[in-house]
Amino acid sequence: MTSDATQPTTAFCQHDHNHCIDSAMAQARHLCQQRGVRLTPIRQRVLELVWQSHQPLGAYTLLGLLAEEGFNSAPPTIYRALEFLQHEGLIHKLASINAFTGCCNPGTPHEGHFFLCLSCHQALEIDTSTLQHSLQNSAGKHGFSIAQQTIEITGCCAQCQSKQNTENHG
Amino acid sequence: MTSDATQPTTAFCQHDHNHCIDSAMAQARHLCQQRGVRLTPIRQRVLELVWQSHQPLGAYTLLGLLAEEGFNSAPPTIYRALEFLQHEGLIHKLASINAFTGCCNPGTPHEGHFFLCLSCHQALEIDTSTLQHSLQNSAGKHGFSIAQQTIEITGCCAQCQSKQNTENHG
DNA sequence: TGACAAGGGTTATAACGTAACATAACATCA
DNA sequence: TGATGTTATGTTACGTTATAACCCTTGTCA
Ligand SMILES: [Zn+2]
Ligand SMILES: [Zn+2]
Ligand SMILES: [Zn+2]
Ligand SMILES: [Zn+2]
Repeated sequence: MTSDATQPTTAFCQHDHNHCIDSAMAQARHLCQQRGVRLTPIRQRVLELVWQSHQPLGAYTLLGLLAEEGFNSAPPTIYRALEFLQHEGLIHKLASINAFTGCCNPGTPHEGHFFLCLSCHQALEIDTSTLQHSLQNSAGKHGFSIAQQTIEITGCCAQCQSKQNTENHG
Repeated sequence: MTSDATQPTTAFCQHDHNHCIDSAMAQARHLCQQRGVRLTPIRQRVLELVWQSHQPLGAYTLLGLLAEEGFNSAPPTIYRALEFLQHEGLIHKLASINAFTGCCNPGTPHEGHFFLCLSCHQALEIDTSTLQHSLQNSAGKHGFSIAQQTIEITGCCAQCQSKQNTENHG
């Protein structure tokens, strides 16, 4: 048997992405039911589309995908769905690239902080708990009260680096 | 005499902002001359307009101000100037609010990291050197090679907090 | 003085996002 | 059931942010 349990389920790693999708959709259904909010067909489909890979997608890209499937394709449709999903903590917006990506841990409310690979365009949601201390420290020095954090680090992921090395030296 | 030397010259503090402007323009002229690039009238005026306060301004706001002064007012005018100023490290773009602000230390190339006050809309460029260790640590764990960092922390500055307290309790 | 590059003018369009109002679907209760 | 209020969606129009493409002027220099 394959040891699925040991596979990472994140960006920048080979993994069973269907597991990401299934897990995300199951959590979404569960959370929405628990909160008494409606994961309508449009909202559910948008969430699935966002989760189609770990590459964040723009609102109009998503809108185009919706349109292909016969859904309404006016801008408010997608922005309303995205607003709902963001509000429920099921997706994050990446301000630096105007795109949206699924949240890996929607159960606990939090802001998304990311590594973004410029080569494969995937986003990895990272844990910034060790940053938070120095950030709060800096805020304290200035008497600044933190509300929201946009932390988006671009660069090149390990996979893409090794690919590039292979190309150059092989 | 007043002790100007002890005054902070940053956002979120009362200070002689003319000093900010004069210093920024002097540095800009110096750096451009040193590098053999041209701080043309449009570019210079855009930089002055960006520096008119510590509140970041949008491209079209700046374009409107240019237009009022008889400059050309088509979008490429402002985007070209902003691109030049960014490239020379004289301004930073704030991705989370699509706005531009002057760089406080253009001599040493760096990325801008900011506290943004939601109340007075000023931006304070902060030192994130203490963050960098944990960020590089996190990147190292994932084999991620960092290229560029978008770090924009919104909240409420000390001045605005004390104003709000005065309003509520006074 | 002709090649060339940099800067800027002009027009058009792409990309991203929202306001405002009408209608449909759903829930609730007399 | 039917009235009523709420939530979700449809629809049109517009606002905001950013870039592509083309051309002309100006300065530089062999
Ligand atoms: Zn996955
Ligand atoms: Zn990659
Ligand atoms: Zn100042
Ligand atoms: Zn403030």
